[in-house]
Amino acid sequence: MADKNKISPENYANWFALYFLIQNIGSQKAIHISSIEFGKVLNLSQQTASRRINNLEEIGWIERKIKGKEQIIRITKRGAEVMLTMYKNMKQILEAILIVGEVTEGMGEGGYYVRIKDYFSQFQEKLGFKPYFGTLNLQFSNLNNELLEETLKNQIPVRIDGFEDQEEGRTYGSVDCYKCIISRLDSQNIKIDSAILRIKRTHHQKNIVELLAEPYLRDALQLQDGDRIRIEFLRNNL
Amino acid sequence: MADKNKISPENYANWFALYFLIQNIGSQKAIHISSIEFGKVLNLSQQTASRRINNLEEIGWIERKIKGKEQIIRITKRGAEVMLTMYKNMKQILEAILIVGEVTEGMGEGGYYVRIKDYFSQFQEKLGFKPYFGTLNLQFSNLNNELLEETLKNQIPVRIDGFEDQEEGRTYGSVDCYKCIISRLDSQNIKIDSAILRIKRTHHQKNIVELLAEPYLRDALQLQDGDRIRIEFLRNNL
DNA sequence: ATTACTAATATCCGAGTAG
DNA sequence: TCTACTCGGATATTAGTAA
Repeated sequence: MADKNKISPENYANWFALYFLIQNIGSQKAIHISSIEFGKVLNLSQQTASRRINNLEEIGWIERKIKGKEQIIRITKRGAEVMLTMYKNMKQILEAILIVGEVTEGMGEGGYYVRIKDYFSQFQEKLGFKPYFGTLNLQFSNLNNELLEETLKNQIPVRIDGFEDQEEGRTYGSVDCYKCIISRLDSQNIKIDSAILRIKRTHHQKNIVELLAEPYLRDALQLQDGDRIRIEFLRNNL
Repeated sequence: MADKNKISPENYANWFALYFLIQNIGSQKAIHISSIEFGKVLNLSQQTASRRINNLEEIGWIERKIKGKEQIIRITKRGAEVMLTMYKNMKQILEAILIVGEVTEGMGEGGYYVRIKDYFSQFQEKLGFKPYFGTLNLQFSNLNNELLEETLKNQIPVRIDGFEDQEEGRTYGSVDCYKCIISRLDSQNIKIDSAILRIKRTHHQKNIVELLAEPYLRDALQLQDGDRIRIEFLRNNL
C-alpha cells in the first residue's frame, strides 16, 4: 500500500469498513465491538471483519486496545482525515453537479414583488443589483430540489423586510433571498449574479425556483424553455 | 445483486467507480471517456475499467450511448441518488458527531487568563457575558477534533487583544475566542452561551478545548468528568 | 483507435480451528 | 467466549487478443 491515505482499489473495502465503523461510533470517542458484531455491520463474516480491523490498524486509520478478549477501537487523526476528505469531495462534487434547474414557463409570483416600490428598493440595496421586473422560473427534479434545500440550509439569506402600506392599509410580508451565480449548463462562460426568491407563505408549484437578476435572463443567456441552468453559491461551511 | 441501491461488499468497487466518474463529469451532463482513460482514473487496467462501466450500466447507475468507437456516459437518477444518499449519510454522521467533547479534569491555562483584569474586561465586553473565573476542559476524539478545527476555520473569532503591563514589564499576547452554545449531549433543554478559548502559543494537551461561560458549568449543567457536551455554533456572515 | 472476450493469475472470503 | 491463523474455493484482475 503505497499512499496510505489515497483511496485505491486495494482499500475500497477498508474505506467502507471505516465508514461503517464511524457510523457506529457516533459521538462516542471509542467503541467496543467484537469482530462478530462488526461482521454483521459489514455484512461479512467474523473472520473478514477481524481482518478488516487489522488492516485498518495497519494503515493507521484506527487505533486499538485489546484487553483480554475485548477490543476498544478509536479513529485516529489520519482516519478522521480520510473521512473528512471524502465528505468534502462529495460535497463539492454534488453541489457542483446537482444544482441544475430547467427553464420553465411563467413569470412566477416573484415578479409581482419586484414591481412593488418598497420591495424593489430593498432588492436593489441588499442584493447589489437593480432587478429586472420579473423572475425566471426553474423547474427542479426531486433530487435536485432536495440538494438545493440542503444547500440553502447552509446559506445565509438576504432578508427583505415586510412593511405596511398606510394608504392601502395592507401588510406586505418579509421575503428571503439567496444570492447565487447562474450560468447555462452547456456554456458557462457567461455568469450572472442572481438571487433565489423564497416567498414564505407560498407553496405554489412544486420544485419551482424563482430567480431575480438585473438583466432579462431569457435574453442575456439566450434561454428557451427546457434549457438547463446551473446555480452556484459563493461560500459554504465545512 | 439483491438491493441495487444498497452498498454491500460486492459493489464497493462500483460505488467508487461511480464516485470517480461523477468527479470527472463535474458539471457536465455527460462525459466522453475511454476505458483506458477511466482505467487511469481508477488506477486499474483498461479491461477492468471497461467491466466497471458495464456493471454500472447493468445496475442502472449510469446510461451509456456507444457511437461507433465512442462511448458517452451520463449518470442516471438512480446513480445520483446513490451518491446523494451516501453524501447525506456522511453529512449526518459527521454533523451528528460534530463537536461533542468529554468533560475532563483540570482548570486549564485559560482560567489564568480570565483572572487577569485587562483580559477579563475584554471578555466581558466582547463576549457579552461576565465569565466565570475558570474554564471547563473538554477532551475531543480525533474525529471530533478534525471537525472542530474545520468548523472553526469558517467561524470568525472574537479577538481579545494583547497588552503590556507597564509595572511588571511583561507582554500579554492576544487570544482568540469562538462564540458557541453548549448543552449536555443527553438532555439539551439547557443551553448556555459559551466561548472556546484558543490561546495562540499553547499546544498543551492534545485535543483539549477550554470553554468560558458565565456560570460555573459543572454546577449549571451538573457535570462530572466523562459527561458529554455538545457544542453548537451560530451562523456567521463571511 | 476503440470495447470486451477468454484464459491465466492474483486476491479475497469464510470454514475450520488454534491460542 | 474472544481474535486471528491456515487453506481451499470463490471472485476479481489483468494479459493477450478478437472484433
